[in-house]
Formats: sequence, C-alpha cells, structure tokens
Amino acid sequence: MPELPEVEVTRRSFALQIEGARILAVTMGKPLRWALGCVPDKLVGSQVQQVRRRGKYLLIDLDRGMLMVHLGMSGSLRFASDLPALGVHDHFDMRTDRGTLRLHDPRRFGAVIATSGENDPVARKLLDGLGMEPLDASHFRWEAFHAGLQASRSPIKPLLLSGKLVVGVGNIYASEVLFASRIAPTAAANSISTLKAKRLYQSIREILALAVERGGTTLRDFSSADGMPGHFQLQAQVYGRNGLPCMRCGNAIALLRQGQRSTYYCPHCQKT
DNA sequence: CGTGGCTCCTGTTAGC
DNA sequence: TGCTAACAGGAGCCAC
Repeated sequence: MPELPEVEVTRRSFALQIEGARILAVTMGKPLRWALGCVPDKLVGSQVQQVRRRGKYLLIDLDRGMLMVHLGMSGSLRFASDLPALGVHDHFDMRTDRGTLRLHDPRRFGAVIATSGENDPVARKLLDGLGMEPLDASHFRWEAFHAGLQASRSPIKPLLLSGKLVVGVGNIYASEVLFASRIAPTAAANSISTLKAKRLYQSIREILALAVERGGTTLRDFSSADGMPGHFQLQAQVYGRNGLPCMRCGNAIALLRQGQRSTYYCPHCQKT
C-alpha cells in the first residue's frame, strides 16, 4: 500500500510524540514477513530516541538498538494512548509511557525487525544497495540520476520500481511521474533523451513532495499514525484510470503489465 | 551483475 | 445471491 509519501506521512504523524518514550510491553500477533529477531520482552525498558526513514523503511532508534518497520502492501501504523483491543490483523503492539504503537497489516507483507543498529548485518542487508532519497536535495543529484539511467537498458517503469536508482517510487507514483514527464513506461532507460530525463528527475521530486504535503494517497485503507486518510488520489492523472480520457489529450488511458504489475499510461502523450 | 519471474498473505471486486 | 478468479500500494529470492 504505502509508497514513500505514505511512509513519510506516517513517520511525521508520530515521530515527535514517541521520541523519549519508554517501552513498557511488546505483543506480537501472527508472524510477519520476517521474525522480529529477538524475544519481544528484550525491548522492554528501552527508550525511543528518534524516528527516521530510509526508502520505505521506518527506522526507530532506541537507546540500545534500532527497530526497522516496513509497511509492505497493506500495513499501517497507529500511535495513540487509547487504542481498541487487538484485532486479528494487528501483529505488532508496542506499549510505551507515551502511547501505543501498533502495526495493522492484513496481508502481512510488512515487517518489524529488531537490530542492534544501523551497522547490524541484518540492517545492512536491507539498507545497503538502496537508491537515492528523492526528497533529499543533497542526496538526489541530477548527475547521478542521469548516469544511472544511462547505465541501464531496463524499461524505465520497472527500473523506477526497483529502488536501485531512486527509492520510494512505488506502483502509483511510477505511473504518475512517467505521465508527467511524457515518457513511455516501456522506454529503455538509456534511450531516454536528456530533456525527458530532466523532466523525470523534476517530476519525481515534485510529485512525491506534493503527495507528502497532501497527506499521502489513500486508495483503500491507508491512514497515518494519527488515523488521518490521505488525499492525493484526487490528483492521480493516470493511475487506475484505464479506458478513461487522458487529462492532457483526451485519448484513452491504457493499461499494461510489466513484471506482474499494472502500469497506466497515455499511449498518445507518452511515446518513447 | 542485470533482469525477469515467483512468492509470501488476505481482502475486495469483477464476471459468470 | 453465490462462487471463482483476478488483482491489490512491496520486495526478497532464485534461476537464467
């Protein structure tokens, strides 16, 4: 479900409240994608220092160790002091003296992993090799992005989704940024003109930033940790609009399958 | 190494 | 209305 904007909106919705909190108890539900990596009781007594994000991972720094949280396809976090009883899809529940952090994840593609810190082998394995942070101007450099495109013959849509060049662009935003920059999703990355590559670079920055500003996209059930839904779907130009008229030229939006994922695009506006 | 296919799991929706 | 199949916002792993 969540792409970078939803993860960032989630982070902002509870980071300040949970900082300094002391962990009182941890309860696990059904198993998630990976085991927690330690007995839940081991977390008790630790203090939350800050909540960061790398790609679609939330990194919760503790005075001893680091919790990594991934929302997968259907995950969402809540942080509140008055949460209802655990539901069948609540699989991680961390009670603190400031409130309870709870992961709700019906499909269980998400993860909560306890590591010793950023240099923990498990953390390294998941974080090493991630691409540039699109909302970090000093990290997301045009020169590096352009060089990355030039170095790949992969179709641009799956390359964006892979996170190897730039992180956080998921299935919705991949379609949206390619439409905005008028690039065919099937175009080989190294065949994209410098002009279009520049538009793509700008679109990634602008569209993701706008989505964060708007509170993320809620297609089904996304909400941030304070329970607020997103509003960005009102802005979607192509995603989910198969057969409907293109907002730019009026021709029908087409649907394409790339690597088992749906891609929406305008065949008229997005050539090569 | 880069690339593509499969897989995990549950819920919702489209089609008959 | 009920059944079934397809599909859903991710990404690690394996085989080429």
